[in-house]
Amino acid sequence: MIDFVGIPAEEPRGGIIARGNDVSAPSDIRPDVWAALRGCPLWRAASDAAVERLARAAAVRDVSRGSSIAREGDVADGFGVLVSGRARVFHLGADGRQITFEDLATTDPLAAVAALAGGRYPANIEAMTDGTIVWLRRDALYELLLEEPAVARNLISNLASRVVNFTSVVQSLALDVPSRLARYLFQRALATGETTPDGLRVDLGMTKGELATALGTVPETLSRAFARLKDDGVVDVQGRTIVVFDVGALARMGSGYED
Amino acid sequence: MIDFVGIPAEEPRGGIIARGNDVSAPSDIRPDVWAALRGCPLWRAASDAAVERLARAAAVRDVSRGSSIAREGDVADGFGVLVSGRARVFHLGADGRQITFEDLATTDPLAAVAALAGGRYPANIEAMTDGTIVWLRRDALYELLLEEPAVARNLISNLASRVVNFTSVVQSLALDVPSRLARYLFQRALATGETTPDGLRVDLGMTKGELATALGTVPETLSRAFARLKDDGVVDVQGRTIVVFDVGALARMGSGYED
DNA sequence: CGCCCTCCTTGACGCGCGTCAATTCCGGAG
DNA sequence: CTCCGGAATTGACGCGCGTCAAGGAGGGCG
Repeated sequence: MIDFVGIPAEEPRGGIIARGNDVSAPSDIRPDVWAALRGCPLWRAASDAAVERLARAAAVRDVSRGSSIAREGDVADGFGVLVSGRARVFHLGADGRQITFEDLATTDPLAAVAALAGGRYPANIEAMTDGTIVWLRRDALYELLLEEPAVARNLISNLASRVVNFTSVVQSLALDVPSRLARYLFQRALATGETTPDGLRVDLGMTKGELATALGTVPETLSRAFARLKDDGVVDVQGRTIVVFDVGALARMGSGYED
Repeated sequence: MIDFVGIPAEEPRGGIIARGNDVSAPSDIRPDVWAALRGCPLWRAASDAAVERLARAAAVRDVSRGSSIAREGDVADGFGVLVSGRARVFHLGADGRQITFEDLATTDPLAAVAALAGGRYPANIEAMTDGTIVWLRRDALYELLLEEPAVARNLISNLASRVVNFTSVVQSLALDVPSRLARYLFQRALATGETTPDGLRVDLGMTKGELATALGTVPETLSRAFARLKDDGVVDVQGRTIVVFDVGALARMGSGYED
């Protein structure tokens, strides 16, 4: 997450409770809920007391894999934080085609922009695994902002990086499928790649059909894209684990992300 | 372009100091520069004194039609405000194809997210007409935030609506060209359409070639899209003014924005 | 009036990708 | 081991759109 360079962090506030992400939860609050809320980047600067207030106001909800968490176009009456599991933010086109905006993991905010911007959810959110979320009323965020102005900086920083992230989503859409795949594999190779004598081993962690829709395409086309990468000697495909021989080639095909 | 989803108004704020866009400029500051900075939504809540400080720190620059204001990938060393003229924010694909993110007009901020997020410009900005911009160092924004915390609200609101706007850009990309055209015409018809006995008259205000690149396509394809709308009896094309017969049909083709 | 330049339109063609259909592959249950 | 069902692959085909090339259609100007 990106942080302001020029702005000194606010003084820790005096208080009975020590601050930090490892603070143990008040005994009457579920520890996982506490951890998720305390770890949420939207209000990293918030005091424990404020987070505790959030936790008490929050509604805990279990979601099962594949179920819908928010639907595009619905009135945004609240926002959430992911406590456990993974979720996917996507747009559903009239023809059923999907575009993935973001993948969410624990402590990530759900639909927070909708809460801030008012109006309706601009995208769908779906649980990719069984999981738990907490749901908060929109006002809770406004109140937090009033009570603890330092939180505004976290919000600004988070929103700014989200905008930047969106531009890269759009850029991906301008690429053809093999390039999008290369880009995805490149990222995954850097993030979760395991070094082996042969090359970086990456576990997809999902079926190829799911990867296809995540990349905005269909299994058939993805399959051909994989075949091309294999023919070019860039990767080897073994079921749902990929061995990357040439990371640089992936970066090049994915359109210039050498970092 | 593209501003399909309604963007929520920012909350007006109370304050000690009188504010408003009609305050006259200090005598040693160019009136147009003052007006642009005072009107910039990023710091609507800022005091006149703070805006005056910004104005004194700003570098005024004239730009000519077609010249580049910021280049994707360059290090973001500052941001700007558009004083006069129009500009276009877009991504330039490896194959030269362009995707328009935003159209900017007077008082709109330029590259402000880049300043907030740090790092590099995520998109190109180009002047669509001759115009004037003021350029500020990134720190000016940080200092303003420290001096006047109320400004944070404006920033948050602006960023949130920008994220929402981006989702609608992405949604447009999922449509085919005739639908994108319909969507664009629908918007323009509502925003600047002149009622006549025949229907809503819309002046494109640019060459069809420019519209084509704004919609992410080429003149040939745009021409065919127009021909189709004409054949369907939805619009009539007279040079660069369009007469819309059936606004509802445009909305339907543009994928369900009936509001 | 004719000339030229820019913009627009129209047709022909190729490429990428989604769709349909037919196998093939693979893991788990019996 | 065999059988089964879902996942993955492969080929054939159509559609949208970008590209190339060849005309129109104004509009300004000598």
